[in-house]
Amino acid sequence: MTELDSNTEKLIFRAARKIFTMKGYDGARMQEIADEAGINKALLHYYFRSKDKLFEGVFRDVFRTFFPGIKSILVTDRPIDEKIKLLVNQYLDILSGNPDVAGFIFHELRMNPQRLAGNIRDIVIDAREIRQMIQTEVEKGAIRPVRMEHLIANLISMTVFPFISKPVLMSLTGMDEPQFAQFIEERRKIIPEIIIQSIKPTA
Amino acid sequence: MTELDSNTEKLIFRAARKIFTMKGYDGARMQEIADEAGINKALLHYYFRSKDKLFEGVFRDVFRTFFPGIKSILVTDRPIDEKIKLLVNQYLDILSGNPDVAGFIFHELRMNPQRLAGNIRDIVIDAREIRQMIQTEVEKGAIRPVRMEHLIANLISMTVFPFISKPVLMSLTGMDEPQFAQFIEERRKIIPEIIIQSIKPTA
DNA sequence: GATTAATTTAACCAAGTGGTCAAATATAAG
DNA sequence: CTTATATTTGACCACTTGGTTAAATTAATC
Repeated sequence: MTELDSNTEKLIFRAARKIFTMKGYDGARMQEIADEAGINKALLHYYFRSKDKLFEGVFRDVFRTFFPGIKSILVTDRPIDEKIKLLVNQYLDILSGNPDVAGFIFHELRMNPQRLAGNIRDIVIDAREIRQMIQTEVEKGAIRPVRMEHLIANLISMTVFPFISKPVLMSLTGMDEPQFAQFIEERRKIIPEIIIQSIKPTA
Repeated sequence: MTELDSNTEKLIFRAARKIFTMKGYDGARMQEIADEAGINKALLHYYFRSKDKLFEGVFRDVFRTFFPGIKSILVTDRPIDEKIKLLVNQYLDILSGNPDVAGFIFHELRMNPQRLAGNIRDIVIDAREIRQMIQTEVEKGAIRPVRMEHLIANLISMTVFPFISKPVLMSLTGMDEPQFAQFIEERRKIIPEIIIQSIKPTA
């Protein structure tokens, strides 16, 4: 009753996810979702009681898509360089396949920051764990002392933001769609290089 | 008739800017803008004909706020390190004073990418100019050969994205509001360091 | 001060919105 | 096959939305 459910329900949900991520909560219309799913509008309310309920489910789903198993990567005992590469590549994979989710997530979170509270539990990596990991690496002499906040901010920024600013970036640089894809591929190398360089022990 | 205009017009415009940047086009209500301005709803339509027209004006205004005199910085003959520092600091100033504009701009641009065409003229830095500048610096041996796209992406990402992801970042790291402000202040040093390091000639 | 024009308002409207409901159809159980 | 149950639909509703209009008020002009 919660996992697979009826075919129709999945159909509706997928349509809702598409419309909501494209247009946002305020811009999405129940009628449009129904049309996209090829069913009657009343059926939306039969399966999901209200626009809010439907959106809540979609947001949860997209949120999980966007924050993948970060913990499982960070928690391994691979060298930190490798962790960074894995993280960047995993994010670029997700975002390449779902170019709208980043803009969607951050917009809806800005409209409604308290939504974070209900969803953060699922994926949150305890900040203390990361601080601990950095501390250990510093003591090993593997990296220089850095504030976790900046390390995270830099890594996520360089990885995610190009998707959010895609139209501006393309227009500004004159890239077309395939060139943008190529550009993202290049970033798989570039971002880890820069991040790793930025935390290398001072020579 | 276009610059100063009546007091009421400015009052309305400021209210509209506030509501639109907070809630986005779809989430904003003409009634709410009228309330914010302390005037009748019909008066909105007296000064600005429609929601679209009003929004267009606001968007233009915010857009100019967001893309400041990039060109005037890049075009000087100061050393590139200094240009980068100036650019980062200018952006952080703007964003600290207008924390909502980044999220607003990129959301509306994603909803309506063709809006870019009408506004880019005002501020666009010709990509060729930047490429030329990089080329010159490379020939001087001041920097290593880098793709302009990545340099721009990295710089803008690290500067702007923290504001867009502010709620997530705060929740994830446990920062409060003053700590976030402090965090941004630190980035004035950190971002230029990383960017400059990333373009330094290979030793 | 009278008259004309600009500004502001209350009341109103048509279209669109999320949501409901009773009837119709398909599916499952006996 | 019949009955009960789950699914799907068309018609409908109350409310909100952007927008209009005619009247009222204020400001400008003579």
